[in-house]
Amino acid sequence: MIDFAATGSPSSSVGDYLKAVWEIVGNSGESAATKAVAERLSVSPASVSNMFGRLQEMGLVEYERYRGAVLTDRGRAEALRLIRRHRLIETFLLEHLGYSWQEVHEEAEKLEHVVSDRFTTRLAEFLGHPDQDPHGDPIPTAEGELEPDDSLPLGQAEAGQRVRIFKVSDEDASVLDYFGDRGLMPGRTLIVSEVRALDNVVTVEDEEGRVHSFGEPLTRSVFVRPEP
Amino acid sequence: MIDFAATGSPSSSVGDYLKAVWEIVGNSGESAATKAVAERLSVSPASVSNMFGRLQEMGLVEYERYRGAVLTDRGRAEALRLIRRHRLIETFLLEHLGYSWQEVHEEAEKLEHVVSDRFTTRLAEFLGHPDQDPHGDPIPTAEGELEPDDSLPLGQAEAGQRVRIFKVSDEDASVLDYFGDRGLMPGRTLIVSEVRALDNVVTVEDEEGRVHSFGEPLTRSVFVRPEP
DNA sequence: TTATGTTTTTAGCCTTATCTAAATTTACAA
DNA sequence: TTGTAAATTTAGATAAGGCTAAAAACATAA
Repeated sequence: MIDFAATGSPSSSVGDYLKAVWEIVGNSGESAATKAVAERLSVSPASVSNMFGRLQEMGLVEYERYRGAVLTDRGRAEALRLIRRHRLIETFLLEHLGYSWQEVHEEAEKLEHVVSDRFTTRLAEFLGHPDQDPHGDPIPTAEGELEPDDSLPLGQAEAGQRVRIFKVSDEDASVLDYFGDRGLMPGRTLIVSEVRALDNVVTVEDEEGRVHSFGEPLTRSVFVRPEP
Repeated sequence: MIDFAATGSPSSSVGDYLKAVWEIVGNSGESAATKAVAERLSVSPASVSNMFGRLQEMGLVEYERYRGAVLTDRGRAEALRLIRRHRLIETFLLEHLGYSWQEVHEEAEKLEHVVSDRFTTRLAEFLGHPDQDPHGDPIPTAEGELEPDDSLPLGQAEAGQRVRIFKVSDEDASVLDYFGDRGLMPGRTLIVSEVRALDNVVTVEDEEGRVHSFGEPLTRSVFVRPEP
């Protein structure tokens, strides 16, 4: 747990930047570029420079001018705490409040910044301590541990392979709804019948024998793991 | 529904001020004094003057220098919308997340400002459309209607009267817990055995025949309605 | 009606987070 | 290795919301 005794809990802006850095570079050790963070948060690059400086003063990132920022241990812990909250809240909204994929992300984005640790703990209990959210992303533990993710985009699967849908990216809510409407959600298995190099269209067959063909953007949003 | 199209949804500060004004003057038509609002929100009187000016520009209060502020229709609607959210959220936290009285208020205070109307609607459904929160305060309807409250503080009851606990003020959480621990919550009936003018101590007997004596501050926190 | 105390407002300043425009650094290709 | 394009930082503004200190208005008691 981070001690923000001096400053109180970090503002929701600070949290947004930390999450953005995490979501861009993950555990790779690389630093997040100003521009990438600016795009992800829809703010100007100048604002990101400014915030990187402040985050460094707070000890949440290591920042070198013109080189981008890397999360410190404290920064990463804080990011994962927000991601945990976000995914638990999404789970609640979907499973108990009847939200659709489209609706869920925006609401969770706002709630994650105001909810207390007590709320998070009690909600996790209420939900039965899930370790994935409904689109398959792992939920960090209260201690900030995150299950490593060895799934790959459907576009990189091979013809003939039997794969299990692991997660559907929540980047674009309309994509989530598209797959949701067709019953293609984490846990379902598919057989890859063709991966066409020419146009990167992937054709799969689902458990009910239905055949689907997906183009580039879609095959980058569905992550799968090969089944034995 | 208020159209904040120009400004987006009002900031949480704006909402806090509107709620404070409502909680101070209610439907009385009187105007809320700068000092009273400042105390309720723990801000300086100067900040209140400043905000009253801004609220007036937004059309949420009518404000006359040195005379305090009165909510406009729009201001009242917005205040009641927040109060509805607050009470629904409290209900959820108490009934489903195992919060205590002590814990619940603070969390609801933060959540009420970020939650969407969709969330409020779905939560109301989830909770079965309650019309009171767990300590007896009426929950405004989605249309902003609030059941009038004809209860009176226990201190004003008369000896020999049979009364039903209507609500316990949530002003002071330790008071809530005190009564909660003794099973004295909205809905229970009491028989008033003595109202002593000398020290304003009220003695009551509960349904199980237990006798309780309460001094001034407590008798001002419990609101009752005479039973036929 | 005047003196005194309380309330309220004004004036000026601070912080956070954002922006645009201009200056600077980096990277890469010829 | 040098020139240009892209990325980044700096400089200067703005807006919300808060503060303190000083000035102004109000209220009341003598």
